[in-house]
Amino acid sequence: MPITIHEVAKRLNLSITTISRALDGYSDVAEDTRQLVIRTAREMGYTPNRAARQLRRKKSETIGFILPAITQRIAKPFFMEFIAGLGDELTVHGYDLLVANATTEQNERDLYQRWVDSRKVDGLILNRVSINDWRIRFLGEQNIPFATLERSSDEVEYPSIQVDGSEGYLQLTSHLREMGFKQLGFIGGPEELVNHANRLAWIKQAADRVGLAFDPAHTLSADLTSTGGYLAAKKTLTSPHPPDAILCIDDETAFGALHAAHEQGLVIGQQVGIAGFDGTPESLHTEPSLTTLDIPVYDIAKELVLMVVKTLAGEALTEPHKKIIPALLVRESTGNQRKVK
Amino acid sequence: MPITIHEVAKRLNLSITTISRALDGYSDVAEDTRQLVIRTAREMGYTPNRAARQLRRKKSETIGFILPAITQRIAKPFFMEFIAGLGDELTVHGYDLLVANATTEQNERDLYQRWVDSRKVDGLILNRVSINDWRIRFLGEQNIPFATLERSSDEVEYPSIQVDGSEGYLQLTSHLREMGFKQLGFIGGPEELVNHANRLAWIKQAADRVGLAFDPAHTLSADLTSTGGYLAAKKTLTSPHPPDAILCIDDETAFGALHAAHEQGLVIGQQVGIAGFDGTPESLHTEPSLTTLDIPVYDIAKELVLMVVKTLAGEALTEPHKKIIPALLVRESTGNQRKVK
DNA sequence: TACAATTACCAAAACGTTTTGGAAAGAACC
DNA sequence: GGTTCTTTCCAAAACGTTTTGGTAATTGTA
Repeated sequence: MPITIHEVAKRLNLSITTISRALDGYSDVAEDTRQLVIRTAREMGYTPNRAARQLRRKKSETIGFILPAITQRIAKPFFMEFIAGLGDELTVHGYDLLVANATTEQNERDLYQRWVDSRKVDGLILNRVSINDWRIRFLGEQNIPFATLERSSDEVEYPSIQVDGSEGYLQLTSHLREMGFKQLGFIGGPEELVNHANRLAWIKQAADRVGLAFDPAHTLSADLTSTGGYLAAKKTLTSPHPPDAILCIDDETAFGALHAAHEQGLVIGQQVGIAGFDGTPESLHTEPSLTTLDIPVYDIAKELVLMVVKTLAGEALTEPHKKIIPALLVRESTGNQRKVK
Repeated sequence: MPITIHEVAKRLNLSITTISRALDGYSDVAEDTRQLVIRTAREMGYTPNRAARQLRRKKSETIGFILPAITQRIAKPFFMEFIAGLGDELTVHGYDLLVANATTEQNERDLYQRWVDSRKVDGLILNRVSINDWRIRFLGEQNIPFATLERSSDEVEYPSIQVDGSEGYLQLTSHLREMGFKQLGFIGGPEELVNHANRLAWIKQAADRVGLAFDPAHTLSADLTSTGGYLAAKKTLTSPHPPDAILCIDDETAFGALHAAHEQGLVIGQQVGIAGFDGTPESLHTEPSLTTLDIPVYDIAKELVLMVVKTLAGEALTEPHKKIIPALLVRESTGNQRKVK
């Protein structure tokens, strides 16, 4: 049986009120008493019962994150870094992280509903935002704080972090042109994703500015997995007039694209260029190493937590809509530093 | 403000007792009343307050999982599958998943202590078990249910799943011998890990049985990351008498090893063989594709959850110590189906 | 010395459930 | 008609905190 506040009170012949207030740092308890209380509580191994505290304070000190519904089993390095960032930052602030894995959209809705209604979480973090995202509208109505990576176009006010890759793709496409690539292709994800729309738009814009061809027919939708990337790349590479530079919505997709290119017997970096997005640690160890636009996933997650925690504390956010500029990492998959095989 | 049980009671002119018992399926409420209660509760959007329920029931309906302390930022596909499995199965049983990310061992201890003391979780799931694991001794003392992937040698009774790779490594080594490889090497993880000790022992045993050389000097400790695998493989491949077949403790490590072998200009699958462990989806898309021992990570996670949930429900486990036999996936990295470049 | 202000403490209420120990009303039995 | 079961309901206690609204004792002020 865990120690309760009552037992600490009895031991010291004080009231539970005093114990509680001493530990919470109220000014109406003598400094000596406070020290005594703190010491004894620690000695006795007292830890406040979370349920009781939550019930009384009407706070759960917990932030929720729901892994988006996916058809296939995911295994994304991205998410691990993301979760690590969330967890670390939350721990700093004394919050816990509740995670669920949505299987279907219905299931996902239920989860959100349940967490919000039962007050299991004080706030939420979202990613994989869609252009029109019911989650954002739903949470907006419930007025429960949340922060997102990427913004939907719903008319709801909430803090978010947005990646601005327009400059990055400009750099990438000029690099590709210098390397002699002519025809761009894009392997995206589900089209309703903000990430898909944004990256596609940036690439179009960059292709225009730099003077590379980008045939709309060379835009494919995959599913953000390496297998999805593999299938899409295979399809596009075996088409009549394939692109010679394939930009992927993320590294995971690019891993599959590399596979497909190898399979076609192409010399990657020379006959075909391939690039990813995210800058995951794995992208350094592929064969050949993957050119990618690097974003600080871990730090983004921490920042999102900070946004929610501050909102919960009633603080105003100095910068509720942060921008992140990805850094271009030029590696071998687009022709940099020819291998010395 | 969320709806409480009181409001449902008032609406129906019943006592809160009856509402509570109706919803919980007790037999001392008339069937008609129960239906009415259930319907009205749903209509009004009533969801029980978790904190209140937990306080009264002394159960949190939450299972905890702490990402092991790591020095580097992890990005392991393994963990995502694992977490997905945990989450899915927990949802089925009405439990939630609390996740934390330990940064240091001290921090990890604090987390366990806090969760247990404050009754934040009813049970826990552990992996990356060490040969002597303080977490297992600690949780054993607290008698809070938990289940683990791999067993420590601590004298504590708890349900677990163990991978038995002896047969798998026998198959793998005979395959390697057939392919003409002579000298085995092993890139493991931290030596205190059960996984490291087991896999090393299996490989030794298999090498003996099959008649392949395995020089103890060819055993290295990496850190279960691709970069760690890269560095270790580079070291061993540039040593005076390098092994020509490198078995890695997991796929992630093997990714790095592939990189190192490419860098040395070796033809993988011919001049050097490389194998992983886990069978992650990514292992199919490396260049060349990775031979690996496949374990059903997702299902293992689900089974672990089941073990804990059943224990919490007071059910006896029919099989508290399950064994998993990995399946050998022979791919190109050990010479199967030469590439048609 | 009397009065006000400050300091240090506490009893009781509240948070929203579940559970305990009945109790009233009707049915069943003799 | 009186007893004993059943059935269906409920009032009150309990879970372990935090918070509210005090009170007594001490200090300061006139």
